Amino acid sequence: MPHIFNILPSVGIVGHMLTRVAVLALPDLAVFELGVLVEIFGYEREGLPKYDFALCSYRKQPVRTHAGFYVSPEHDLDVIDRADLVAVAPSDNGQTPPEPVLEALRRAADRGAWVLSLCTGAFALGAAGLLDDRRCTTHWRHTDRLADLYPKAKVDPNVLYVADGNVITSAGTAASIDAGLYLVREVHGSAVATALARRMVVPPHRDGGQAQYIESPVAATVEAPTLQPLLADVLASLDQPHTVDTLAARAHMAPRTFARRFRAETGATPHDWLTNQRVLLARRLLEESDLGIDAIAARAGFGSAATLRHHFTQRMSTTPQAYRSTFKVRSIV
DNA sequence: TGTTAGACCCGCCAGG
DNA sequence: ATCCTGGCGGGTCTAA
Repeated sequence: MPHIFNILPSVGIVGHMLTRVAVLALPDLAVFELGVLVEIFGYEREGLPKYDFALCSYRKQPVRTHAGFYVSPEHDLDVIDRADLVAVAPSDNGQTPPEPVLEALRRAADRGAWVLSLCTGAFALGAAGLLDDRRCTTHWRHTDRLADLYPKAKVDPNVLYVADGNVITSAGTAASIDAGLYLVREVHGSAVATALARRMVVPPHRDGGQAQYIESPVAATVEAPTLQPLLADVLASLDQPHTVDTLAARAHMAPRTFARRFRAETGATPHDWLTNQRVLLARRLLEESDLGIDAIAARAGFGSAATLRHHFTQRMSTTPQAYRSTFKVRSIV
């Protein structure tokens, strides 16, 4: 499997294979989210990628779950240094993890490993400084506290999960599944993610890589107008040309204000976001359709196949054709 | 691969 | 005073 690259509105490119998974258990471990991680990464399933799954805790100490029973990890923090993915399961006791734990998380993020937090696991990332200047989220009951504790974190309470660079944070509980499947999809492509979702008996995927833009079930705060409806419209009409001026007009804002608000909300500039979404759509069409490159370029709103190739290779570090030959959906299930 | 018109982006700043 | 808005300049990027 070649390296494949995560593309993101806000940051750039993180390249990663994904085989070694370390799950960090902190006191008051949430069992459901741990179960989701085990379900996705902890089983060997015929025809699906095999992961090297390691549950770890500080000094291999047994960890009390919020349900009262204990789990006994077999690994110490050293597996974090060897992991391609470090997943932090929720911990509800509110304590800052010991410094060696924070250091291990920082080392993992610095060397480019995927770091995924579920629900209150985000607080450990915050304590480690990994959420500074990053878009992130946590369970809606805790977003205010997260933002207060870590003022540099750009907390978005209205998404199921956020990927910013190699750091992914999720709202937890059921959103853990969305975040996990998103990561699998980024790394292994939609065929694998779809097959895995079917095995788990959850909906195959939420439209492309864009589930992070689906609003969470939290009641929208009245005083916070949002660009979400406009973004949804744009996503549904990517084959059309869009400019900052036209989008700003539709949002009833001056272009300068629109651009600023756009960056605040999505972390990306309008044009960069648009190009990212066009590439995402092109990926889907490459994976799931038999359309030619010219047709895909037109559907995704690129002016020509050459333009598609330019942006695709820039963001994915591989050509559209090579991507298709690797990730084209075949009957795996 | 190189060129070029024009779109984009962002610091700056005045005004509400 | 503090925050948000939106026009301007010009360096940068895009698309043909």
